[in-house]
Amino acid sequence: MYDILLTYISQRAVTPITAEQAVLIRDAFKPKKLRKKQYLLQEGDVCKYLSFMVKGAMHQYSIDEKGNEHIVRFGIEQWWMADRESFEMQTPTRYNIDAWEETELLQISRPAYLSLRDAVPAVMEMTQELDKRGSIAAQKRIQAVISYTAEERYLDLLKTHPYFLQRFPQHMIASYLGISAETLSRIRKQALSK
Amino acid sequence: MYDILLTYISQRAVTPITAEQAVLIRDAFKPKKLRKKQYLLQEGDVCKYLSFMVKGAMHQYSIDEKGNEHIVRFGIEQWWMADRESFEMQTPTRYNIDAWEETELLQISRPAYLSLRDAVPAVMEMTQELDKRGSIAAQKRIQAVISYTAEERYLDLLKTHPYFLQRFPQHMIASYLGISAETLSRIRKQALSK
DNA sequence: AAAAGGGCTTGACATTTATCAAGAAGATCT
DNA sequence: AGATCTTCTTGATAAATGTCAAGCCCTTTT
Repeated sequence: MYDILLTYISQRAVTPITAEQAVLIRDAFKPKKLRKKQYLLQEGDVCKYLSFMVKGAMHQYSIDEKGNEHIVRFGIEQWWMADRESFEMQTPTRYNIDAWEETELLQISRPAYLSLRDAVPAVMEMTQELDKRGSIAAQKRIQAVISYTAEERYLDLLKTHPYFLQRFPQHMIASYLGISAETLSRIRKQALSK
Repeated sequence: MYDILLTYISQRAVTPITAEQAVLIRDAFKPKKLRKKQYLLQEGDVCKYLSFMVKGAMHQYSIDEKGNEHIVRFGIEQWWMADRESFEMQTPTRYNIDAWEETELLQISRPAYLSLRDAVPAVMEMTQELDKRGSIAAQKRIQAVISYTAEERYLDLLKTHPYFLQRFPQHMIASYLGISAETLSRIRKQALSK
């Protein structure tokens, strides 16, 4: 299972990974399994690990005063999960992250991550690449949510991340889009007839 | 005016800037002035420069089929302006960036930026710090826009970036919040009476 | 000084979306 | 198998927000 991680890193870096470095990486990450509905992170916790998803599906969400879930992010195989802010600043998180499907992770602690980044250039490069893509994607999503109607956002999601629609229930997709489950159901019905 | 930039960088980096490096930085950035309403970047252009704002106020926005502006980002003194995606990938941008107030910039081209980052560790560190903060802020804004009502988002902006409200007209603030100018006007009236 | 334009507010009305409630189909648990 | 839970859909209604139009005030331009 470490192979997936090693391949993932090298594909996103310029500098190749040496055999010694590969060992460092293996040693730094510990495997962890989560059952359905198990928490990776709960509101109030400090996010101690950065987790690479080997298998499964998770979602990151906040809960408002009325008890409604608001989904901020989905994650599936080959995505990283963590609350960035909490992990970087070591402050309590306002989010929950839990497993929607049976999930397998490779986890690294923050101290181990910091030294690994210094020891392995490819890890540093991958991190930067991820940050870059992350902020570009976040900006697009912001633009979408302030400029487009609910229907346009749904159609865009259908185009860019169709696999989300197959792996998460509709009420989660609705929450991710910032609309109610009923509205999404009606939008889909309408979209069909076109 | 280069002092502002040098101070800005050293405050955001761990490694100090040597005298030789300061010269490299000075040489890499060229000053540029923009009058009100002048474009820094227009839809379809490739974003060639990363611009540090020494003075002034700008906004980055897209325009939809109906001709409506949707403001994605504001910038004032000590902010960086560029379309990240276009600058990194050298692809045509979907955004416009223009000066709302008289603006002074320090600009660096992409090749100069890449070599400066390698030559000056502090620049590299600052970049990473910015990316990190950028993605955290973007995530918060996404969460706000899918979870909160228009009024809550306005009150939050009032708390976190009150200076925006003083420097940009209300219809731009409304667009930034993803609501119409009329709705913002009504929200403010209501908020007063509380 | 007059004219033109931009920004803000207000009212009337239309549209979109949320909320509440109910029911059907399927999955899961015991 | 039966009970329970979840998901999805649909209808009725309410609430939030957008759109259009008009007017006022202030600034800029001529």
